[in-house]
Formats: sequence, C-alpha cells, structure tokens
Amino acid sequence: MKDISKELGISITTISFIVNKKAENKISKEVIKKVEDYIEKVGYKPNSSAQSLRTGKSKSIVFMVEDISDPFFSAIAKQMEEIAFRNGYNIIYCSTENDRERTLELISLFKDRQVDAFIITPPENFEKDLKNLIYEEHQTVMVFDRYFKNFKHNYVILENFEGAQKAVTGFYESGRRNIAFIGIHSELSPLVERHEGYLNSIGAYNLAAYELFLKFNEVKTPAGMSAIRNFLKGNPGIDSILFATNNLAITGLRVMREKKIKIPEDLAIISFDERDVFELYSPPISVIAQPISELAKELINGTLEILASKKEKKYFFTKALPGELIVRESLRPVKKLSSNP
Amino acid sequence: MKDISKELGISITTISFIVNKKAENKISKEVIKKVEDYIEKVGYKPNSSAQSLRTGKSKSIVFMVEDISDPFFSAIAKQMEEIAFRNGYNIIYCSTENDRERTLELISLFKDRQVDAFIITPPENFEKDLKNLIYEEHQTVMVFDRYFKNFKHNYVILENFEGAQKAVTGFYESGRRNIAFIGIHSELSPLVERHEGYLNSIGAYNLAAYELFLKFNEVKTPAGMSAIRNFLKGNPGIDSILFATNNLAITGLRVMREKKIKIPEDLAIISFDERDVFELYSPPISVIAQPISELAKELINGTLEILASKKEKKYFFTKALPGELIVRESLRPVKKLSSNP
DNA sequence: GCTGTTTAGTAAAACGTTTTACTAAACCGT
DNA sequence: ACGGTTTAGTAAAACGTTTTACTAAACAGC
Repeated sequence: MKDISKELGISITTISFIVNKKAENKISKEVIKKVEDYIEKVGYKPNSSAQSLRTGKSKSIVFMVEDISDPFFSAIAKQMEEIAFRNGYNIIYCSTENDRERTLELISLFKDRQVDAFIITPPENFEKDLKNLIYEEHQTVMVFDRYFKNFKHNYVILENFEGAQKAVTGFYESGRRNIAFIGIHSELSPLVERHEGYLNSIGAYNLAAYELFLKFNEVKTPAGMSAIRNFLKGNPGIDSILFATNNLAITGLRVMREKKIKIPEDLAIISFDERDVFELYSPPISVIAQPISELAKELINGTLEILASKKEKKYFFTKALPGELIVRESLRPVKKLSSNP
Repeated sequence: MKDISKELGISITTISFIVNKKAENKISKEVIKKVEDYIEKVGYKPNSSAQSLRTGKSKSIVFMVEDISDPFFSAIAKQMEEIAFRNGYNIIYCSTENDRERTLELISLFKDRQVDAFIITPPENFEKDLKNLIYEEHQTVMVFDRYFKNFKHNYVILENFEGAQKAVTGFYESGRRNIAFIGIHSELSPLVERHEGYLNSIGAYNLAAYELFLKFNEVKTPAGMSAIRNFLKGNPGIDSILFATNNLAITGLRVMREKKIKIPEDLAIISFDERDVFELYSPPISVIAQPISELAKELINGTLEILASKKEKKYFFTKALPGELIVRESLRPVKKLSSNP
C-alpha cells in the first residue's frame, strides 16, 4: 500500500509518519493534507501483520476464563470488548476449562501470536505457572477474580470476604440463626475468602457453623445433588444456606424443588453471583451480586494503563470491588423479629 | 529465531521447509532429525506475525454475533473454539449489538487484521453489506442463524419453519385449540420462518391465529411487558402461547407471574431456544431446543472446509438442522383428550 | 560570504517468515 | 567418460511496516 501511496511522489517514510501522527513537527501542513486526503480517498489501512512484525505489538489482549459460556464471564467479556475496541485493541477470548495443561497450551499459542497482555482467571494449581509467566517471561498479565498472596501481581477481584459477611448479616437480620455454607473444596481465593467471611460473621454472632464442600467437578452433577441431599438430611436444624457460587446454588435449588422444601419458609437462600434465573425463579433468590460493569471497566482500563506506561512498571494495579446484597423473596423474614425502632 | 537456528550451519530455507513439514521429499532424514531436535531443545516457535505477513493468512476466524453474552451464542462459541484450536486456528468473538454501523466497523477492523474467515449473524438491514462482503470483497464468510434468499452464500441454520410446526403440534396434541404466537417485527429469516411455520400449522388444523409482534428493541423492556399484558387482556380466549425467542418468553413469564396466570392450566407455553432458566422455572417451560453442539460443529467444520479448499470454491456450504421439542410441565394436557389407543 | 543551525524530508535496514529459482554433487545409463 | 537426471540443499526476494541516521535547502548571525 505504501508503494501505491508513493505514487504521490512522497517518500514512504513521510507517509508512515503521517499515518502514525508523528508528523506534527516534521512535515509541512500541505504535504500532510495531501497525504491524508489521498489515504481517505483510496481507503488505505495499514497492514497490521506488518505493524505487528515490526513493532512486536499486536494491539490485542487475550481474556482467558474458566468457561466463556458462563454468563458472568461473557458479560464481563462483552463490556471489555467495547472499551478495548474504542482504544484500538481487540480482545480474544478463550476457555481454560479450569485445566492447567490446556491453559499452558493456550498461553503458549497466544505468546506466539504476540498478544500484548493476558487477562486471566488462572485455574487450580496455576500459581507457579502464573508467577513464571509474569516474572520469567515478563508478560503483561492482569489476574481476574482471584489473587495470590505469595507474589505481587496485578489483579481485579470482588471483596469476597466482605460479601460473605453481608450475606450472613442478611440472614441474621431476617431472623435466621442456623446458617449453613455450601462451598467448593478449592484453594482459589474467592472460594477460600467467601468461606472465611462466613466463618468470621458466624463467629461474631456466636452461631454454630454448618458446612458442606463439594468437589469442583461434581458441582453440576447428580453426585453434587446427592451430597446436598445428604447434608440437608443430616442437618435438619438449619434455616438458611449461603451458596458460594451460582452453579452451586442451582444444584441446591434442584434438590430443594425435588424435596419440596419451601423457600423462604423452610430455608432462606442467598447465592453468590447474579444470574437471570435467580430473579425469575419462584421465589426469586437473593444474591451477592458482583458489580459487572465496574469489574469490566477496571480490568480493561487497568490493563490498558499498564500497557501504556510500560517503561516504569514499578507499581501493580490492584483493585477489590464490593459486592452488593440484593434482597429478594428468598430472604423474607419468617419469624417475628425483636422490634427494631 | 531462524538466525539462531542457523547456528546449526543449515540454511534458513531448509529450516523453514522442515518446520512446515514440506521437507519429506527434499531433505535427508538426518538433517530433519537434527533440526527438529534443536527446535525441540530451544523451544522455537515461528513468529506468527511474520507468517501472517508473508502468507496473508492469520489462522484466525472471527465470530460476530449479536451479543456474545447471550448464552446461546456463547455456548456455540465455546464449542467452536475447541475444534478451531485443535486445527491450529483461533477464534475472535465480538458483538454486533445488532447494529449495522458497528458491524461494518468491526468487519473493517478484522479485514485489516487479516482474519481468514467471518462467521457472522448479520444484523438487521445487512443484506447488501453482506452480499458486498462476499461478492466484492471476496471474503470467506459463513452466515449463522439466518440466511438470505436473494443470493447464494454459506450458512448454518435451524429448521425454523419445522420447529414452529412441532410446537403447534405439541399444543394441539395436548388439547389446546387457541394457540397464540408472540414474535418480533423483523425481516430476519428465523423470525419470519417461525411465524410462517406457526401459520402453516394453525391453518392445517383449521384454527384461528392470535398474533402479537413486538419491536426488536422493546423485547426486554417494560414496553414489551405491557404489550404482552394488553395482548392477553384483548384475547382472553387463548390457551397457549408460542414465543419466538427466549427473551420474548422471559418477558412473557414476567407478565404471567405478575398476573398470577397459571401455567399450564390457564396457558400452555413453548419457547424457542433452550435456556437454563426454562428448565429451572416453576413450572419448567417446554422449548424448541437448538442442537447446539451440532450447530457449532457444522459451523466451524464447514468454515475450515471452505478455507481448506479455497481453490475451487464452486460450492456453498448450507445446512439446516432440526430443532427438538422438549416437553416439560408447561405443556401438560389439562383437558381430557379423546382417547388415544 | 562563511559557518552553524533549523526545517522538511528521505534512504535503507530491519522485523521473521515463505517461496521461487537456482546449484553442486551424486548417480545413472550407455 | 559423457550428458542427463535426480537429490539435497541454498540464496535472495518479497510481504508492509517502523525507525534510525542521514541530507539538501533554507535561514540566521556575524
């Protein structure tokens, strides 16, 4: 294309300067005008492979999540895409399936493709790989939804501890005193912190803890359902359940429907993470909702910021955003409460 | 990297042949072995920008849908990603927002990025742009979810007409005789054909038609709800509703919940497109489900096939897959049926 | 009118591949 | 032992940019 542009009798260098807006102090107004008009006329667009080859930058960012068809992740993805696009970046999504090998393969693929940054929700057992990626391979990486204490990195997460506290407080204020927690056996920070937040609040109110942990891969399965079934049978006294993830809650709801357990009379329910089915369910289910737009904005703006200031890089971008307890029918008080002025 | 490889004392050309598996008939076993071992040792991977620059191919495919956070599209995306990855391609997703301008911008961006193919659900009023993209710009394009009669193109779609027929038959066999259709005012082929299928079956059974069409952008809004409210009020005789899309059905369900309409006693419901909320709803909602896996497979395999056989290109890849009526509680018969041996 | 500096612009190398056209050596048949 | 063919390999151009280092012309100061 530059060759064609050279039909103007102007050097390729000059064209390049003009295209890249580096021309202000070097090139005369008239030449700039002439070139810009011509570019406009023929609709020239630089070849991005060549740019990428030359500069080593591809103007693309990869967003790796556990499962891109999860509504939470796809909602984030969509909002980031919008902002990235306006900044001349595009976003490539992919699913790790929470599998370490696969994640490594994907990272290797995208490194070869010269992506400028990784926004990633690392799978289980990925701590050393992640550290390596950041500190040995010197990639720009933004960690999403979880973080690691053992080394510094950029991240954007939810205030999971506080979120769980809000849920327990919600139960407590609606009159529940036997509050259960159903979680997942995992070392991932959100799962750990949601549990810790629960324990902390339970302790503060001086209540007994009731806990069930499923295995990660049995959440959506019959095995998960029967674990919950047994848990309910073994703990008939509980009057409320906090589910640590939305998939967990959905499995729980299946069990309750099957057992004809009444919500909120028999059991009050709060789930982490909003999902359209919760609002539409009968009764509507209360949730600790993540601030999707804000998360998406922080993620992409933070990443772009890091990319822009790549010289210094002495600081880390870290952000924890609060979740919001959305009270719905599933949390309606059923006992009389002590009057509240 | 090739320079480094040249430390073996072997020409860059030879390395390239070996890397690209073009070496079989040209280069001696020993040299191949030596080079492959060295590559393995140092972990060499070709720079894809350079490859892309040289060959004009990027090994990436863009998947443009109305809204990537729609569970239907994101499920398709996820399955395609898997297959594409195994074939050395990666997929870039983006959302058109059903907006023509935005779609054109995105297409322009991705053309510059040298994507090898577009898999696209074109927005409203995109017919000429699409035709142009295929016939003037000679891009490889696979159209998804809709098609155009006026020119030949590759597509993968659902059998929408037959799907609507199955729904009407389902209602009929469950004893309903006043079957309504709630659709969207649109020229997009699925919406048109679902409606035509409905009319066709209604006609075959000699029943009256009850129809409501919302505007595309009011589906998820209060305006949509009140349109449905009025429709129900104006047509008290109807005993069943076929919703042309899942979002439409969700809006409808909100109205019914608010009006305390009993499903399936007062109104039987079938919606197009599966969605987790339908199965979990009380009562569970019957649907015409799209065969997600098959659609994803046909889409990506079809696209890869076209890409592989780019020389000929004399044929078009066209596929219409049947939907399946999944019968749930919302379709339970309530009247006595004439006995059925 | 000479030197030094700014202005406006350009030549050419480099990024890392692929691919065409070439060659030197070995082999083959007579 | 000669020309012809195969074998095993290579040199160099090309893909379309960016960027460094350069220059010719104009100008300024004295």
